[in-house]
Amino acid sequence: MPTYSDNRPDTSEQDTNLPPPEQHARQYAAVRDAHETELIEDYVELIGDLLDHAGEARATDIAARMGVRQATVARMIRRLNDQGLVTNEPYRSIFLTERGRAMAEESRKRHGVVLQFLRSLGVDDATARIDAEGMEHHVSETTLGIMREFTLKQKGGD
Amino acid sequence: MPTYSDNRPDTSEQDTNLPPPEQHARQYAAVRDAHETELIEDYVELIGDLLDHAGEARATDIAARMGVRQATVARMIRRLNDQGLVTNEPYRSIFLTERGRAMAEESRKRHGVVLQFLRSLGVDDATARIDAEGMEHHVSETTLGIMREFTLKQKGGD
DNA sequence: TGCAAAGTTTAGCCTAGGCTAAAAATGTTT
DNA sequence: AAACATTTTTAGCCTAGGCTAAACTTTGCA
Repeated sequence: MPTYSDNRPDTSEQDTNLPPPEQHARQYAAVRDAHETELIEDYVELIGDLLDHAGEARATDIAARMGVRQATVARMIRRLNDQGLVTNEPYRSIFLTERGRAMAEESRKRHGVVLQFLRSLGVDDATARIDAEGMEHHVSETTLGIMREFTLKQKGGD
Repeated sequence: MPTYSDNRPDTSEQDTNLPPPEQHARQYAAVRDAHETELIEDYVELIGDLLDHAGEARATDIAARMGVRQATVARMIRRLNDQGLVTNEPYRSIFLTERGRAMAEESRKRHGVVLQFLRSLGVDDATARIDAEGMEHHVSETTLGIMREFTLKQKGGD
């Protein structure tokens, strides 16, 4: 457990200092870690959404929604299969394993929290959707909880 | 036997939760675009910070702070040079071009806004730093403006 | 029923961004 | 000044994630 220097929001101007090198490195490492899992999560989340809303997840639809070619999707599906996140048989549509379903649900929730938070901050819908898509994978549990709470308060206070 | 096309989605109202495919694709494309530039921006921002705080930006220090090997840094520096963002001579330390300086300043500001915003939301410093590092590149100008305003209000209201 | 269209997969290319190992240049110490 | 240490660069390997082209399977329609 790292020792957190301070828990108060620091709104002073003392922000011109760099963190110590090791902490700095850990920050970037965290970002790289997020990047490794984020495409996987996006695919799994999208497959879950397609299964829920369309009843099936087809490579064509995934490709159209991800904005990539089918060949790219095909290889990613193989990877998801290798990782035990989806099941698929050649030329048939794709299903989530139990683990895949869990990941999809997790992603869906996280995505929802960030999106709602941005909206409740006053960000317009189209912008909120784009930003949420990118931010989603870089928001810690801690921050996610604070966002959730904030959104609820806003909703109640309106 | 489940066939391919029995369960065609009823597009009339079922996909109200999903954006239309083209918009969906644009969201992911925006994330991919951000990923392309974000490492570049991180390096440039870090080099700027090192120049400001240490007077020079050396590959060793960049490597230590990025948490990668020097070989990785060396190749990235060549790329930054190719893109006209830094100047460097063999075995000498690195400097920003005018364009590089502008990008560093831009990144520094953006980073600061996100970090301060998270702190003013009540996120602890260590977490805020990590999250800000990841979120920074996925926050639109629109949202950035709203974050800036929010932080100011919080500061005043305290 | 058979054939064309649509969907899926495979093969192979490219770039980015990690890595290690080793060579080359610079800096330091005795 | 020579030897050693540090820093920087280069070469080459690996994986991820885009792409195109082409082969193959399934579906739908005349």
